[in-house]
Amino acid sequence: MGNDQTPVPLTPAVFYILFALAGGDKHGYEIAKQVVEDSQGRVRMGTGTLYGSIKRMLADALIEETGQRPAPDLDDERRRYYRLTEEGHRALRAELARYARVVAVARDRDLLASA
Amino acid sequence: MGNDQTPVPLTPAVFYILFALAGGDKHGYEIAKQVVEDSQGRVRMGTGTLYGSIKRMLADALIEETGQRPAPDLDDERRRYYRLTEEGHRALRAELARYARVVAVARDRDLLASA
DNA sequence: GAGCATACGTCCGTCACGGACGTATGCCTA
DNA sequence: TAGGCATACGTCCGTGACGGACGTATGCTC
Repeated sequence: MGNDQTPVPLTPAVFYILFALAGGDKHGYEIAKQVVEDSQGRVRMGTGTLYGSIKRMLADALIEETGQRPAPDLDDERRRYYRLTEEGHRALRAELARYARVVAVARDRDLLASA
Repeated sequence: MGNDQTPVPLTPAVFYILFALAGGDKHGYEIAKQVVEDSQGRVRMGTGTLYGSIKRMLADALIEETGQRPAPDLDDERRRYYRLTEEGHRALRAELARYARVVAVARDRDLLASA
């Protein structure tokens, strides 16, 4: 679909991963759980989507792996932690702006059921 | 990505087409122009995406072709007009609810720049 | 010891995307 | 009057996202 730099709209997978990480650094499996929560269970990412998206987002520099880990007694050495890059923040803000605009237009056109 | 009946999230193309048709019946080319407008020029659908999506949406009964056409002097016989089905309305409402929820959570987390 | 949650990942079939291309009409302008 | 652009439909096909199956491993609970 049309765009400029980081394509807009983002794919839902990329968007939800950025969204999850905006709330703090997380490892892969934790991101997946956060997405289920943020979407009220409506969105469940397959592992292929999750790890495939992470790989692409690392390549696109939307996220980066952190060296910081929790205290060893709370940690699990298998985990890999990620954080948003500045570019990732920018992409998320742009996408959220698109979402907000859609919702605003929908309100204008009386397409929204709830308050 | 995870789902129930009509997959949630919708693809952006399907979403924007539903959104455009919620404002009234339109023909293909008109939908494309509406999407550019609704997205403030940020989203431009290729013809493959547009007509491919329409075909899939007809098959999924999200939209249907209408027999009603404008007055002959305002019409163009090449056009094919579409309208939302009840199922299409439902899918659009569900997706808009998801959008609205994301925006609300984003506000809570102070991720939104604007007011 | 079976089963599930946690945690990483690959593999590969399916399908959406989107630009190139094709066809056609009508209008405007150089 | 030929060229170019907007309008309007569509197909074709390469690229790439998606997502479940599968694989590996640890630790807990029943």
